[in-house]
Amino acid sequence: MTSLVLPPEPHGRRERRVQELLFDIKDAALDQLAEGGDGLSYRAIAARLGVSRATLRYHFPSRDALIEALVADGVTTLARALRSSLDRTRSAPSERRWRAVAHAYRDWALRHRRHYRLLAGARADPVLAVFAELAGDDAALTVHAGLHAAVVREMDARPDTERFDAEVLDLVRLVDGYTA
Amino acid sequence: MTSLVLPPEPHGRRERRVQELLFDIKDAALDQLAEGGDGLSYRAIAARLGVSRATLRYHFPSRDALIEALVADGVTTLARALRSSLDRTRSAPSERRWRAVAHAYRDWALRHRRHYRLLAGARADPVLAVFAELAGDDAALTVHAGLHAAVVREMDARPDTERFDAEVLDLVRLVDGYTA
DNA sequence: GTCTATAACACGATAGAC
DNA sequence: GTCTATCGTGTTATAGAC
Repeated sequence: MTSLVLPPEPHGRRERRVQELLFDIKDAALDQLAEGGDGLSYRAIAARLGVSRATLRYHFPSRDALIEALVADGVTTLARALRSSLDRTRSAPSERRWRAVAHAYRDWALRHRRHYRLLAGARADPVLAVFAELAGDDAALTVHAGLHAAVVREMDARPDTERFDAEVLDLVRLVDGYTA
Repeated sequence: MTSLVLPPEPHGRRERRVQELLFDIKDAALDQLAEGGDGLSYRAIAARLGVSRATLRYHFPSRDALIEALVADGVTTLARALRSSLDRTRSAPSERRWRAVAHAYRDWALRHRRHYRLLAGARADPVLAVFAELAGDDAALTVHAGLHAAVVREMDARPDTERFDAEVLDLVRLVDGYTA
């Protein structure tokens, strides 16, 4: 399972090769990110793929542009995971839906730690949209902040599902207080 | 008003000069941070202060070490501001204390925006300690997440004291539910 | 212990020639 | 698209002055 957005079916072969290259570049970037160290070396990515730095630069004009693309992909796939768990529990009681979405969030974050860390501080509107559906527009940001805090703690420590669930319960009580 | 930790009274003149230098370095770093741009240039700080890069490196071995020091100072001064407002309202009713602390938090964040942003994600134990005093150990993290969410929203939008107070009230109700 | 000078390295960014 | 040269940056290291 990847944390990248799969490209849509392309029209011609040329376009397809370009889409594949974009995917490969981002994939290599994530790989390098996952391998450790803090960095994300533009040069190393180019070398790994066997393309020139200039080629890389043609598609991603700067290192920040590459990271931006990774962030956008991350937000999209995270939001998809959340929405999927929301859809699957369409007819379930509210608490179950909350639990499902919260765990989807946590699972994605823990499964793609470095990618998730990249998302911190970024505008995550698609993600907020899912929370807004569950808790209302005003509470979406609070929910996000709360989940983020809970997940970040588990990144450094050992995951503790019981504790996580308790925190989610607190969060639900808070935002229920909003709408009630 | 600065957002840096003022050095304690030093013993000799030598030690005093060092403390002043450390202060000046961090002050210059914050200045450069405040001036805009994304960066925080190690070289530029040295140039601005008229000290050699090697000197800077002697006290702060890496750029990250400097940032780390800024974060530590930020957490400390933020916590001091919170504790101060807590102490000043020692004999006041609970709601007033909450309001004082929440506003102290918000004021510091809005007054030192870039410095505050630096603190996001960092371990802020001294800050949590104040919240724990107000709301109990278990609720401290939730309070922090809630206040953070409220403040971050105001960073991009216009500050709205009425709305902020309403959010704090929600937060208080939540954590009162804990202890009651 | 504090500070300076200097060199060397890897990296990201940019511009121009082909 | 590609290559090359050049720049500014963070970082490491060494040697020495006060």
